[in-house]
Amino acid sequence: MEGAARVIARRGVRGLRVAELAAEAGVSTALVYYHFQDRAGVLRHTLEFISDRAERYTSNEDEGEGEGEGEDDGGGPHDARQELERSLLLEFQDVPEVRENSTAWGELRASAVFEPELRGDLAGATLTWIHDVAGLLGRTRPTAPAPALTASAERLTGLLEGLSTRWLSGALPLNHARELVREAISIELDALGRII
Amino acid sequence: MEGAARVIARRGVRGLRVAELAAEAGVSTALVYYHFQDRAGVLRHTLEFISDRAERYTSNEDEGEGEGEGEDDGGGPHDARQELERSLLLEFQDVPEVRENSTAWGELRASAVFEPELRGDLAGATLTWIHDVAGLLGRTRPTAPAPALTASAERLTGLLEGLSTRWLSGALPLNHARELVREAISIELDALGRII
DNA sequence: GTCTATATCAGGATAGAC
DNA sequence: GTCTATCCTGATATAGAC
Repeated sequence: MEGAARVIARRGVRGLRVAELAAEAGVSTALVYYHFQDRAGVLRHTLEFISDRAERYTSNEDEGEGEGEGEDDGGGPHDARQELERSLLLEFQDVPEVRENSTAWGELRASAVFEPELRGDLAGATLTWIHDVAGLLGRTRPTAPAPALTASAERLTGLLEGLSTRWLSGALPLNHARELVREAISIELDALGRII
Repeated sequence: MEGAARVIARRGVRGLRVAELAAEAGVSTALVYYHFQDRAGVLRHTLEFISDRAERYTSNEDEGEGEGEGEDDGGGPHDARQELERSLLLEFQDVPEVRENSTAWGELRASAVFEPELRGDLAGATLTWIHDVAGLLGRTRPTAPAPALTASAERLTGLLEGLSTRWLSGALPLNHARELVREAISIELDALGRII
């Protein structure tokens, strides 16, 4: 699965060759078919693997890293905002694992336009993501109504997907992308603050 | 070219088969090669065709449709805002030509992640688009500094690309997408208004 | 479970007639 | 300019031994 994720990041979902994947994993193509039945099976499992991994690292991993500014779990609005930024900017790092996941995620999304079978997993993972982001937004703006939080989260995550593809296609430098995301967060929080 | 656009909308850039395109156009595959040299040539021309078409309909077509609220060319802030909305929401219509263009554009973007040759055209068209949107934003917020307008335009167009893919992949209903875009425009305009 | 062939086929590209 | 026929590569998938 890890090898498959690497190949997808390198060649895309539609550029994945069973032979290349087999080589990456250091096994024969026959073995790949033995385990996954066919190419589509490989894809199904890999994409599931990728959404799982994305969910895992989008959530928090390391909490006590020396930011040290408060103590209470759950954090105040200030911590929440930092975590929100951290969480969203996590997608924009030039680190192999992140790049891999972003690429694969973008591929998954793009492929789903033409292959309805892929849509199920994707929809689920997207909803979870939106829900998480809405939760973080809610922690900085406790009085904002839930629908507004969700809408904000949909816009922020949607923006992230758009900018991510631009970044990966070389149309947008990483730092500029990060800057745009930071501003977007500010703007959304301002807007949420002015509701009511 | 129109046939090619249809095929790309149906199968994706990477799903385009020369034979299918030929059938769509009612000619032989050999003729396709006669005119375009190879598959990549087909793609180049089609994508150029698509960006041209997108530019054409993203700009204004029908100006005097009965909105009638002012007379001066260039329009006041109010007209500009309407035009901004119209222009951005144009991407979200369930009309074959639009769907075709959005699909092809998304494909182009996604393919460029793996095929650097595609990046040139894409970058140019993107810059034009951002520039146009920044111009419209500037007409509603004449005092906003240019860099802020550009950043807003980058976020709005980036959001559009993200939401568009979600829409086309069945993850986001059309009306909801439109609503999110409308809100995003409001929020960006508010933010621009509060600068200085 | 894993490998080395190998069958099979799809799809890009060309030859050569008209 | 346009077609029919065909070549040929590269990729999926399977057979059968170990």
